[in-house]
Amino acid sequence: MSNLYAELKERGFIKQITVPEEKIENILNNEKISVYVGFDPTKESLHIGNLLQIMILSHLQKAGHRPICVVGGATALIGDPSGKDSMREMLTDDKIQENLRGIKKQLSHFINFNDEKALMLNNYDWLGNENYINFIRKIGPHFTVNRMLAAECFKQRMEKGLSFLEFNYMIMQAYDFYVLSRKYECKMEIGGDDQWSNILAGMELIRRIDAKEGIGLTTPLITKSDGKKMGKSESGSVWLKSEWTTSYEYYQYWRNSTDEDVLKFLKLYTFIPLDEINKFESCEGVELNKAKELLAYETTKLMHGIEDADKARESAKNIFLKGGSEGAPSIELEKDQVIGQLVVDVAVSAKLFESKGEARRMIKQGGLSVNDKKVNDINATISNDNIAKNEIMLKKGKKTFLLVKIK
RNA sequence: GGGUCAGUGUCCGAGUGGCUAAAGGAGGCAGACUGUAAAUCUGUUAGCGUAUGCUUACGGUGGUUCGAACCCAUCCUGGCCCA
Repeated sequence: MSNLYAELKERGFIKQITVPEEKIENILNNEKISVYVGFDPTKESLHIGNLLQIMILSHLQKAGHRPICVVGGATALIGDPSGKDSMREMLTDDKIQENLRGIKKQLSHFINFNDEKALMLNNYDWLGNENYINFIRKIGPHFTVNRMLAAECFKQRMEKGLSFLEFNYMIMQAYDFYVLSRKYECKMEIGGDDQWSNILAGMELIRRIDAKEGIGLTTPLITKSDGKKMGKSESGSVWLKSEWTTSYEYYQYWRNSTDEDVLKFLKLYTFIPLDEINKFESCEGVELNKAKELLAYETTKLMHGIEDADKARESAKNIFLKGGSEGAPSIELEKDQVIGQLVVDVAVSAKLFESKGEARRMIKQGGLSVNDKKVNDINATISNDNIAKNEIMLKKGKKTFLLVKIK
């Protein structure tokens, strides 16, 4: 077997580990273990921020290890306070169940759940019916509040206030690891670096109760070179769910990565061999656009499949290079919603803007075009002359295109 | 439970009876420059409207006042101190 650990490390997946490198290297390269990652079912879709964990699991699975995806149905009822500065909304049970299904579907794009090659579990199954007294008697003695409070992840909240409810999150997550260790021989927990304290807590519990050693590994918290969090775009989060973020948008998100990020992202978010990625090392400036296209294409392919990736790439070429309309995001409007109407109104009904004020502002600043002609007048209307083939191309700024099809 | 301080626009944060749709910063968006990049500079950033106009908005609700984000009452949420 090749050196999996070295590969993961070189790709940039590893931030901290709880055991010496040689040891984890040895285990990953020579044993087959079960590895767990927790996902929050707060929404019915995961987003790009979760992708890193998904990718590392996928790498591990390919190397013969068994991923255990735990969706925190129970812990979501509490809310992880790590790194947050306020308590979050609590969810209803039904909503969480619904989210679980969506999440599994998305994970299946990257992880093979057939024949128990990977497991999908809901921690509600073991935490949901746990009796408080039993739980606290079993787990409580193994934690001291002093130590917990010293944990980095609570620091911020020590200033702003941390409810007892949230304080329990760490214990519950630790318990998860413990349960998985017992029931499924799960040996390792992976999480973002903000999960470090929680992972340590789990290991400690396993050691104290079962005298076994768990392993913890954290992935770096990926920020874009501009310091922004991953997965945020102008229109909000970039979701894995295609209804929320279309494959075209998904492609564009990656395509618009900055120069500094491309190689890093190629390593983390695609399976392209390292030596191939490294060929781009010498690229500068415009040349990097090739790498960006590759990144966009590969990531889209992984998530949405080859067909959608092809389409997204074609659309992008067509729109950005040829100024065509084929494949652009589109919306249908009734004829009388368009013809003779103010450009402002049409743009709003097409949902290109949220308000007329915004649309007007954009026109005033010269940021809106109809069929590639800049609109200069706030009072401009759409006439028959504007319409070719029953469609109009609206362009906001340089990168947002919307094709209005007339019914 | 007692004392005390606080809750402002996407976020942080000023304002403490009319000049406040609310300083400043961050973030967002756009324009110029470019490579669907970054940096920089400029503009813009509640809704409706051609409008110096109207509506909604400073935790909730009531009140005082010609007039309240700002004063009073009460409730909710949170910090700190005391128990």
